[in-house]
Amino acid sequence: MIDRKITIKDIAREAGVSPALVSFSLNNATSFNGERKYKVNEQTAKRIMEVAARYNYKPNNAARTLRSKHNQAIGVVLSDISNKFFSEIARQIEERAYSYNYTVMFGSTDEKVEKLAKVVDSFISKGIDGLVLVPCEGCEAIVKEIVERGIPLVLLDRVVDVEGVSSVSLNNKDAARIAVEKLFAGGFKRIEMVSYDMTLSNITEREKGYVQTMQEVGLGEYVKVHKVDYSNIDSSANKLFASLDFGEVDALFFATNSLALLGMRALNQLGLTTPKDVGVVVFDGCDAFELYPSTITYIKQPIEQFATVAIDMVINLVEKGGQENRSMVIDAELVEGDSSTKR
Amino acid sequence: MIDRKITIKDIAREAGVSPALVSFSLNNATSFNGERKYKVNEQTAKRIMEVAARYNYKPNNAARTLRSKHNQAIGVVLSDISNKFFSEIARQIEERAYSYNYTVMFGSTDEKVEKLAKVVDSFISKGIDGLVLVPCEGCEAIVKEIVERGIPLVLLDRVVDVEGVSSVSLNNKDAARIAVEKLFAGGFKRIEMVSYDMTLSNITEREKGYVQTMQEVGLGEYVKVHKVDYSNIDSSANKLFASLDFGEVDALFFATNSLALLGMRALNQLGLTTPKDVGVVVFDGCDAFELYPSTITYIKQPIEQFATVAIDMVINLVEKGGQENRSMVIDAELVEGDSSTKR
DNA sequence: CTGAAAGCGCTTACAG
DNA sequence: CTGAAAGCGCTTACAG
Repeated sequence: MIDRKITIKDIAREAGVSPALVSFSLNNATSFNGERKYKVNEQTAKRIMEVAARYNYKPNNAARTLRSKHNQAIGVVLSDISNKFFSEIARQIEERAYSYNYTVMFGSTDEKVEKLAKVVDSFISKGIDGLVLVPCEGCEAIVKEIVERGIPLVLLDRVVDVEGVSSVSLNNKDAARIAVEKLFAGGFKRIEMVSYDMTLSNITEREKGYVQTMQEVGLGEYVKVHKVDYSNIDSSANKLFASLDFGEVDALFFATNSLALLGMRALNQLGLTTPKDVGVVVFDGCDAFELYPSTITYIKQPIEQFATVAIDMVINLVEKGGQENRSMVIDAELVEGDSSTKR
Repeated sequence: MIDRKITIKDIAREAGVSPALVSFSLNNATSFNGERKYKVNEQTAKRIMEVAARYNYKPNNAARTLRSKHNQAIGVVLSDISNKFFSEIARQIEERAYSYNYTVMFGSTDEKVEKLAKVVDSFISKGIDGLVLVPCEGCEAIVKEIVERGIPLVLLDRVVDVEGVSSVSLNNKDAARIAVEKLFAGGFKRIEMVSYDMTLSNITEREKGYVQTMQEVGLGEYVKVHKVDYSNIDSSANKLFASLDFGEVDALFFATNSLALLGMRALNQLGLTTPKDVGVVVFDGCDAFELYPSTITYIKQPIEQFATVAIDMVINLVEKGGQENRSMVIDAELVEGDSSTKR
C-alpha cells in the first residue's frame, strides 16, 4: 500500500474539530442514498470539506474496511476473461461497479471446480463484500457453502440447484425456440444442433428448447443434438463436422459462439457456404462473422443487462444484507442475417 | 467485508502462545523468499499451524494492510478489457499475479486521459501497491505524478517520455521491418500502411519501421501511410478503403488488429481477396481470420511475456522499493500465412 | 450539533 | 525463542 501521509487527524487539527466530526462530514458527503445519519453544522462541514480538498485527503481504505467491515469491493468469477462474451461482461461490470464506487476483482475458472474454489477463496481472503459467479460443472457444494456462510452471491449466465441463491441468466429455452422457429420459417427442415457435452444449465436449457420446438413445429423426427467434447474441443469438433452429411443436414443451430466459430471454419474448409449449403443460427455476433461472405443470424445476449443486473443485485444484497433469492431471467433477441433463410 | 469470527487471538489462546507468535509463525510459513526473519521453535510453530488449520483461520486482509502498509494488490489499467489483445493480457496477468499471491484490479481507459486519471485515482484509494499501466495519448503529466509520488509503476505496450519509468513493450520498429520485408520478399512493391492518427509510441514506431524499411529495400517512392481517425473509426476507415485504388496498391500493412479487421471486411465487401488482389500483413492473429478463405500473415505479439514481465517488474519494484527504471523491449515474431506472397 | 474514547485485527520493534 | 505493548487510521456508539 502506498504511503499517504495525511490522515483524518491532520484534517481535524487543521479545521479545528475532532477526527470523528471529519469522518462524519466526509461520509455524509459521499453517502449514496442521501440520508444523512449524522447531522453536521453546515458551516463546519463546509470548512472540513474544504480543508480535506486542500490537502487532497484520501481516506485509508484498509483502516476504513477494518473498522466498518465493508470494503466496497466485489469479486467476479468468470469462466475465462479472455473469451469475448466474458470480457464484454467484465467491461460492463467494471463500469457499473465503479458508478457505485465499488471496485471489482476478476478471476477465471476455466470451467474447473478446483480453480473456482481457489479464486473464491482468494477473493474472500482479500475481503470482498460479495461475489458474482459464473458457476461451472460440479460446483454446487461450493455455491452452497458460500450461501451458508452468508456471503452475498449472485450467479451469472448459469444457474445451479442450490437453495437461496440469486441469479441472472438468459431465457435460454426461449432463445433456442426463437432460433429454431426462425430456421423453420426460413424453409429449413432437418435442423440439427451442435452443443457441448456439458450439464451446465444454459447448455441444457438451449437443448431442451431446441428439442421441444422441433417437436412443436412438426420436425420431431429430425431432432439431433451433436455433442462436442469440451475437454477436447478442437479434435472432437473436427471429427463431428467431417462426419456430417451436408446433403442431408439442412441447417445447424450452434449452442455457443465458440462452437459456431469452429463450425463455420469447418464449413469454410469444406467449401460450403451459408445459407446456400446449410442454414445457420448462432449465439452472439462477433467480429469474425463480418469477414464472412453472408451475414449470420444470431441470438443476441443482453450482456449489458447481465452486468448491470448482477452488480445491482449483489450490491443490494451487500447493503441490505440477507439473501433474498431473486432469479432474474432475461429475454434474448434475434438479429436476423442471411444465414437463416433458404435460398 | 465478510465477517470472519476467528482471529489471531483465538488461535493464540488455543495454542497457548501470544498473538505475536502466531503472526510470526504464519508469516514465516508463507514467506516467498524463504528467509525466516523471526525464528520460532519448530514444535511451537507446528502446533500453531495446526490450530490455525483446524479453525480454518484466514488473516484479515484489512488489518494486515493497515498495519504493514502493503496490500499484495496491483492495479492494472488497460485500454479496453473487452478488446481481445487486452483481455488476453489481463488473463495472463491474473494468472501470474495470483501465483505470487497478489490480486489484481482491472480498469479501462478507452484511450481517454480523464478516464485514466479516474481509474488510477480509484486504484490508489483502494490501496494498491503498484500499477501496471497502458498509457494513452496525453497522459504524460499523470505518469509523471505517479512516478513522483513514488508509486511503483510499469508501463505496458506503449512508452511515454517521462524520467524514471519502467516499461515493457514490443520492438515495434523491428516488427514493422519484418512485415515489410516479408511483403517485399513475397513480390509486392507498392506496399502501403494503414495506421491510426495517433501519437502513441507503438503506432509511431511501427510507422517509422515501415518507412525506414521501405527506403532500405528501395521502395521509398511508394511510401504511404494512411491514417484512420481514431475518434471516428468506422466512417473514416470506410472512406479510406473506398478511396484506395487496388489496381495500384499492391499490399497493405495494417498497424493494428482492429484496423486489419476493418480493412479485411472492406476488401471482402469490395469482392477483393488476399493475396490475389492485395497482399496483407497484420498485427496479431484472431478468430476472424480463420473464417477467411486464405490464411493471413501476422506479427505475433508476445502477450504472455508482456504479462509476466510486467507483473514481475512491478512486484519487484513494490518489494525491493525504489524505481529502477528498466525498459524491456520484446521482439515480435512473424507467423506466415498465404497473404504475404504474391500469386 | 460536537468530542472523547474504544477498538477493528493485525504487525513490529522492544524487552527479556 | 517468546511475550507484552503500542499503534496503523479509521468508525461508531456514547455522552454531553
